[in-house]
Amino acid sequence: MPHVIAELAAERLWPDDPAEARALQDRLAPRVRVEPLDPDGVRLVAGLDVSYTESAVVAAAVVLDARTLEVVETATERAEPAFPYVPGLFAFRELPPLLAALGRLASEPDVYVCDGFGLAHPRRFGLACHLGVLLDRPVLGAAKTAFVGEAAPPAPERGSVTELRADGEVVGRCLRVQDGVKPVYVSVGHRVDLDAACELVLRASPRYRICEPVRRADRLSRDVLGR
DNA sequence: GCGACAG
DNA sequence: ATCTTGTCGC
Repeated sequence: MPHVIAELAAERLWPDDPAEARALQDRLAPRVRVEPLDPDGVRLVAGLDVSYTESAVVAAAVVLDARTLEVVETATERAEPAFPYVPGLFAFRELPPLLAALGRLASEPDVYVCDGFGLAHPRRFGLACHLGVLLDRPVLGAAKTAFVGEAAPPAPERGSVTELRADGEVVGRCLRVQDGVKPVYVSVGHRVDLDAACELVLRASPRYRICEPVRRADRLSRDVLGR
């Protein structure tokens, strides 16, 4: 058993099956904290992503200077898939390799950006929340498609937003980061609020739909996977 | 019961 | 996520 999973299991933070996984999410969800975070105080932003094959998974963490968006440091982890992909249980597939990669970073990012959701989740505990609670660090989620809830399309200008609502509550925002380009979905993971999360994603997306930290992590994980 | 369903 | 060619556009 991989070290990261053994450590989580020792803390009763690793499920044996989907039913246990859902129960664990319900147990950890109350630990999520939504709080203000000053975007101007963020110096280092880490982008996270994972690429797959049938038999291998590669996680990548890329730390960028939040102001210049230059790469400061990178780390990767190659592993065997430890959990199947089940919508809503995404974190159990990506968390182990991500935690291992993050453990190799020398720097301490001020905020982490996940390719997925935080509170915009059936049990309000997506990957960004899960990672945030385990690290007790600011984490936010930026996804390419919606998973739960509905959002009206934002105005065509960069910076426009609409609320992403599910079960009558605001669980995130649909954010247009480029003029006339399909929007992305931002949600809080931990120790950040929606305003800061959207501002950080906007600042980290000077050119493309996918913010630079995640784009870099996506490319790196793909390269290491070897294709 | 049926369809939808982050990556 | 991944499987996949050409093609339109800056």
